[in-house]
Amino acid sequence: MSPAEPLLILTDDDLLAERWQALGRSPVRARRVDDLGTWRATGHRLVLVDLDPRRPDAPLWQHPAWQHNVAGLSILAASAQPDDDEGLAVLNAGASGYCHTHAPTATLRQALDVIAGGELWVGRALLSRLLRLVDTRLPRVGLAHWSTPLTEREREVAQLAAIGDSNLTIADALGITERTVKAHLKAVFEKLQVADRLQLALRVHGVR
Amino acid sequence: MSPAEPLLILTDDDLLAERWQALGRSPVRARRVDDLGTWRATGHRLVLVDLDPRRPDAPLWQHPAWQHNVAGLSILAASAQPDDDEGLAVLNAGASGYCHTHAPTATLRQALDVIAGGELWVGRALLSRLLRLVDTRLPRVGLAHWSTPLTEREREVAQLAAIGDSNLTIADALGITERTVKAHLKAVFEKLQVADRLQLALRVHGVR
DNA sequence: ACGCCACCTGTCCTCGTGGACAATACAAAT
DNA sequence: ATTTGTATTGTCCACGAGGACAGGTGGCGT
Repeated sequence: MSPAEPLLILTDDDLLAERWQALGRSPVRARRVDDLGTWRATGHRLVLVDLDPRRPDAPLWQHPAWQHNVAGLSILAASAQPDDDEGLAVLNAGASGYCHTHAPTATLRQALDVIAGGELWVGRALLSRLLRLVDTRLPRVGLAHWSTPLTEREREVAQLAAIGDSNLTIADALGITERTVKAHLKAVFEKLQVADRLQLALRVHGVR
Repeated sequence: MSPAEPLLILTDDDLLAERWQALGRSPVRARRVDDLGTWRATGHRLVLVDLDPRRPDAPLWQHPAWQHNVAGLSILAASAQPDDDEGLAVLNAGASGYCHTHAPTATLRQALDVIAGGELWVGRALLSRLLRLVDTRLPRVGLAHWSTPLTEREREVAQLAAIGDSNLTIADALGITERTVKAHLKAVFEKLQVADRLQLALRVHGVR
């Protein structure tokens, strides 16, 4: 059940590195942040990184090597003393997940699975706090929603098309024919005054 | 790889119910929110619920049956038209996860695994927004820009492609051949790990 | 000099997209 | 009863996108 992706373990703690060996099929060990670039070049995109180096200078995520390589990587950051603010900082620095250094192996493996799939992983505590924080301040005004002129069915089709689903995928999802999807999309394009599904996606996601 | 927990599927959409059958070992189907109490009594604690009933009255999470049973359950809420605010609302109402109704089976299964383990599951889009909302006070250091791993030329091409320009249009704009545009885009797709220009557009414009 | 890399170009080929003609069934409104 | 709107499906066709091969240039560092 390990992630199919080759895993890069980044820590200068030998004990920790040994613990983490069990998480990947053939995990690779690195000691310094500078190694990120090297291993990315070899196709390693899944990284488990220890945020508590033995000789702490600056936060790891402010290191140039981090910032140069973070875009192409899925990084799960682990801290021995997880702290909400640290978590927010590292996630905002491009990490895909934040967890406890000594979290159960099963949990770590699951987190790696999740971020390998392009999602984000945040522990229950931090996530709860996030939810509470934003709960109080929701803009939520009745602005002209993109879907107002659309029918129910057209909305469904548009929603799926806007996240990149193909016509056939949408058809299967809704239990209709690809031809029907096209018909709905044609109507959507006209009503929203867009030329193709890319423009539709931008409109739906509020770009521009 | 299915969750060990017995899964309760709650939807009045027959097609959807059929699709979701594959998610659990021996999934049980329910149609109305009121059934939550009944099935909880039988030991079902893992629930996948469709937030879009055919006869929409009030939001599902405001139903008495929901509020009476939510405490003992791990609920993954799915919406056909995922909306950040809806997600926040349902999570604050006690759900453990929020996702797209027609998300890939693998994703749904993963989400169920996560919430079965007591964690919370939130999709990348919503989570990103949460992070952005609370980071207004954070230093906002060198953030991970989508263009970091790209070369200068690739950035230009990607930028134009992301707003919907055709390859030929991009070529004319940059004074190069359409073939060259394709070459740059191919490199961009690989580096950013996206399949096509629509996914590229979403990435560039900070969606998901 | 050699290798690496960014940049540029060429030709097939397959496939999804979207437009242009259609048509049918069913509901609610007039 | 007729009209209007929504949802559904059909075929044909032109075009762009993106992959799979291929190549050639110039700069820059060892």
